[in-house]
Amino acid sequence: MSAPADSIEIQNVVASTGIGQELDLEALATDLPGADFNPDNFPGLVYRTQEPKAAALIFRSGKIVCTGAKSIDDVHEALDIIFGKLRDLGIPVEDSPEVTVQNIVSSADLGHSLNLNALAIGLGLEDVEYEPEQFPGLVYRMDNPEVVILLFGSGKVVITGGKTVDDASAAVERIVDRIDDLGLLG
Amino acid sequence: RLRKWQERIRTKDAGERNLQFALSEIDRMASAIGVPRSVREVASVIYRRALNEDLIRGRSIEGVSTAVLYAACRKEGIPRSLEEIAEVSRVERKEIGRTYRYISQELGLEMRPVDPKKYVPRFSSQLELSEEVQAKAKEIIDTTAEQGLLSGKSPTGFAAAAIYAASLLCNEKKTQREVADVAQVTEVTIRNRYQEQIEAMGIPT
DNA sequence: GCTTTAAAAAGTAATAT
DNA sequence: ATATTACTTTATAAAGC
Repeated sequence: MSAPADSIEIQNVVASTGIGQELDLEALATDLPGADFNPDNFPGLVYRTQEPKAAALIFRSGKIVCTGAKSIDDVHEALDIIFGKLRDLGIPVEDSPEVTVQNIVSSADLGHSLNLNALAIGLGLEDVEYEPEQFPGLVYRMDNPEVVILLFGSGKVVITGGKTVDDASAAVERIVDRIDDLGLLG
Repeated sequence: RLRKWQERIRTKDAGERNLQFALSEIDRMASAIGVPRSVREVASVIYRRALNEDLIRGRSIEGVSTAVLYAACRKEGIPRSLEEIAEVSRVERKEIGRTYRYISQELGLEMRPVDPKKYVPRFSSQLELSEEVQAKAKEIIDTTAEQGLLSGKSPTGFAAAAIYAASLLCNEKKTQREVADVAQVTEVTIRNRYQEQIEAMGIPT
């Protein structure tokens, strides 16, 4: 039996870290090939890694945000590449700065089509935002785990706001149970 | 003590001016889209609640007025699309939608999704279509919605496709362009929804 | 609030062929 | 008439306006 939880795929991991060191982003922008820095638009310098594919926002304070990675391991790999580049430029970076996962975006397939109109009523209008004129997904804010789930008519879902891989699994199991209890699992 | 009092008066005055301007804006837009007095009354009640709960801070009065009018139309069962509302507002569609969702969530308006059938009479009369076509369009909407075809789809596009299909079935054909214009959707959207609806109704093409 | 970055879902829209 | 591209929504950190 393929449980919906087994269909979960991590799509994006956002994490933050910092090298306890101030940076000269102007200098970094010229010394780091491929770096994008437009201080008029945004205070962070953008640097992309190819393998694993990810994008890092590097700030003057030395704090770094890594986005786009497909797993927590990829976050660490991408950041290690960046730490290496900085060391190559003579910037002191400690061996393994603390990395905090801030958000994990996952997708999954419940395996049944969904009647979103019925679901909006069933899940409770107060916890649901369903405005198909503006967006085709039903937005459901779950309390435990504290995540936001986007439900689509196809039965595909997106889970975001969680900080651990288990949050997504727990959320999928809970939403499937709730929909099933409502008798709305197509 | 005196300062607190003055501040209270200042806040009250600001609130009154805020409310007065908002109500006149709601009135102006309500007239422009031609909705009954009951909608303006519902809108003013929602606006006062938003003001009391301090939801206006950081948002334009115009934006909140428009969003509240949009909500009031829906609550009264005579919905206007965001596109139609945006036409008489100086706030853009995206901002109206955002503000509406915010106000709706914060005030717990518990709005039900818009029923596409609500658009049938107005769109049909603009197209000068008969009662027979309207009844057929509503039938198509009910039948296909029950089969789950409505999930995630825009109510205006769904209604437009049903009206187009019904006009064909009742020999009062309107072109996709004509229907698209009154519903303010594209011909592509009508085409896509129409195909699904016809198939679900079991009507051979 | 906004600015930027990434990714999925599915609908709609604008533009190209 | 169809194909492509782009935008809508969710969350999240970062520094500054």
